[in-house]
Amino acid sequence: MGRSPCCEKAHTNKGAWTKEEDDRLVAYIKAHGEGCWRSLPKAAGLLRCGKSCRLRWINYLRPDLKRGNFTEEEDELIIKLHSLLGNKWSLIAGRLPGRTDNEIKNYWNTHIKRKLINRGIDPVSHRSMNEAASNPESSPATATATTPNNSTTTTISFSAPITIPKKEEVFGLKDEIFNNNNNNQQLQEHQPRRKTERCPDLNLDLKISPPYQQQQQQNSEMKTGTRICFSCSLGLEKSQQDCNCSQSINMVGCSNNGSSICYDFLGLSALDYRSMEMMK
DNA sequence: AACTCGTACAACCGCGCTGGT
DNA sequence: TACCAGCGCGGTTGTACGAGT
Repeated sequence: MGRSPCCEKAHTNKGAWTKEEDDRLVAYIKAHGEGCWRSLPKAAGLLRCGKSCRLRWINYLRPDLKRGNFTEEEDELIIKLHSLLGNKWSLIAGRLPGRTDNEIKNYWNTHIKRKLINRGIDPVSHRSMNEAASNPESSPATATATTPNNSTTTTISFSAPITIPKKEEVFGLKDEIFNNNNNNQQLQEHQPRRKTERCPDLNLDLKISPPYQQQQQQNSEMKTGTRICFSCSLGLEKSQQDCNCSQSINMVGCSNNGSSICYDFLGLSALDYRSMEMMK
């Protein structure tokens, strides 16, 4: 049995959106909020598939979109995140406020790929072209998350190949961090094993720090000892299993003694709403 | 002016995941 | 446990537009 179509294609418009359609969609979402995409077109009086409405809103009509050219900083951040996450455009977009996964994907394919090739870097493996060609099966990069005790910077080294972690592996790690006190060991076990340094000249070290304001907030929380764990921040503080506020963790994890970072693997403590949604 | 080609990006499609029943 | 609906993601396609000839 095949999958049922997401909408009745015979009665839906396709192709470019008109101004009137945009206006209807924006007006409806402003009045009723996002969600229920399947029923939205009918309710909003649009002859469009729900998926199409969602895409139009997310990629083009959302008021918080930045639009305009990518900055050099955004370029470099995309490159570094891509070397770590691969084609996980939604995750990458989660680190670039105002940018959408589609926008970043397009930008990658049209600009950054060429830019990397011009630099002699393979856009897939993020290593020098010669090396990538001679060792095609090797993985793109190695991520080593190190969090010095009194630092809020996560350092990720790309100097040797790794296996790109699946989303559930990355966030599964987060879950394990919350559920296990022995996090140094846990993290080390999850870190991809370093092979020999294959491209020492290619230094794509990524340092992800919380934005300035968040960093300041972190500092003040550290002083006052009021940090809450990821579970608590989601309103799950009643869950003994998930809440580790009472546990002291010395590397990556949650601690209320003010000496470490909450759920900060890969700098994800600064996740915005979109990222949080993707983690669910 | 007309045509071709390349580029950029909006939009579509199919699949996987998740939650509800 | 199986099934289904809905949503979200990533890959691909379609098309507008500008540059070059």
